[in-house]
Amino acid sequence: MSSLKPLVQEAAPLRRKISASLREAMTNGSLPPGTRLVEKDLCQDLGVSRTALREALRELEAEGLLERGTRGVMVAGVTPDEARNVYAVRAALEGLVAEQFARQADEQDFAALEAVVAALSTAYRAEDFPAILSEKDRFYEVLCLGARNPVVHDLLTRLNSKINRLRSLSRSNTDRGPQSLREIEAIAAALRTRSPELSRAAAVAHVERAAEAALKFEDALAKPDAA
Amino acid sequence: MSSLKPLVQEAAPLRRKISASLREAMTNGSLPPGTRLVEKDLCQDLGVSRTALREALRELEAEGLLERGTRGVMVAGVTPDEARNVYAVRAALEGLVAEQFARQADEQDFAALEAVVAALSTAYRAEDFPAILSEKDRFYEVLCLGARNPVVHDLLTRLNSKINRLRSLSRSNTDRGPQSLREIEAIAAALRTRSPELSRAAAVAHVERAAEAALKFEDALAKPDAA
DNA sequence: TTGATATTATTGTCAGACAAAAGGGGAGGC
DNA sequence: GCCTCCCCTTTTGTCTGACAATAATATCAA
Repeated sequence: MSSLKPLVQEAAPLRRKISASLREAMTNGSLPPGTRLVEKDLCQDLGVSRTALREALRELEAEGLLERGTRGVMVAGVTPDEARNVYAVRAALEGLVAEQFARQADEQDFAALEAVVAALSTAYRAEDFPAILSEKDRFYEVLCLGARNPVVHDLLTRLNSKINRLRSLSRSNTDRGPQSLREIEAIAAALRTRSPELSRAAAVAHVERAAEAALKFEDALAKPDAA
Repeated sequence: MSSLKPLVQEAAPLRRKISASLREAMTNGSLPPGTRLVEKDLCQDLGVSRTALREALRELEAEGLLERGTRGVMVAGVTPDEARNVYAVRAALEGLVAEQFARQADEQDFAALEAVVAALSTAYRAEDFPAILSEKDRFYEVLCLGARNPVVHDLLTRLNSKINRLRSLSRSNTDRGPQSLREIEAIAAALRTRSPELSRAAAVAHVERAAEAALKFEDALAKPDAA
């Protein structure tokens, strides 16, 4: 009886769908940073009551995706400084889970790792950006699973949602796809050696390169007056 | 005109007071892990409407302090594994900000550091546990401020709120007050040398010792059947 | 005791209401 | 013309009451 599927029931409360919808709109750019969210308008657009909408807003606010203005909430932006810090934190956290994975993962975890790296490889080659992002998230999920560290997974998810827009923008505007894929394969290779030090180094290196690309891109975005 | 006080206005929305009250109840033990939160009861106890209460619940839920049961929410507990991971993450994050502080702090930041270390020293000597906890939080705030890294401050606050109960329990039941104070002074001393490596090491060491104490204590809590 | 069924309790959502505060805009003063 | 003050509108924060859906519980039958 150990091979029964978890049987996930999809009883998503309405507010969860609302927050998911808003999150999506924020990352895909239809709700750019600084946009004021007016409850009545959103209610009409989404066809829901203010009660449910406001609960969704509280969730997003607690996640840091919205910030309070003088009146109500607005879409939170990411300053270059903030982005830099987010990447620094990601480096620290991903280094940690890589280390833990190297120490604690079993064969099943490694199998999952192979699978997701393969999927990523396919997505990269197809230049399917949405797929790349979601497979990347899956990659971190597998990593944290093998590291037996759901705490980090939670934090990474939160951090990534903050810089998701930046991620997708920089990904489609820079050309480091193959580079990125190679780095990820390097992480997987390091993990297979079971060396905590090598694994950590590979993970940190990957984040640092990604940070470099994304920040260069954002700097260009932040000061278009320099043109 | 640079020395005007910020004049923090206390326009706390009701839901914020509610979530603060519940948080407090959770850390001080009057709402132990596993407790089911029944909306109607809470409304009566707090004297607020369900609307406001539910928004507060969504905030706490997003913070990870509450988890969904089959029906409604319950107070989230912290398993020993989870606690271990939280401490591992704290070590990584506090090491990072210590490094950043050593690199980027100015005289003002160092002055604030001295001040909070002095306050901590007083609190420790007086064995004033609530004061210790709040000064400790302040210590991290100063650290992150000097490190120019509000992102980490946010994450640390979140993590700490999860293990706050554990922190206060283990603090009043173990006897590592003087030890802890010495470690903190060691961090401050390392920061003064401006050496990123020394600072990181001191910060990491402190978290690791705290983890050791807290986890030993929690293990004892988790299996009282072994007696 | 077990199994099926009725009852109750509780959540998720809605609609409508209101005070309070923020914002905007125009009238009047300079 | 520009600034200030006041009024009006908009928007939020909160409350009340309602309802369907469903989980928990009690009730009854076999």
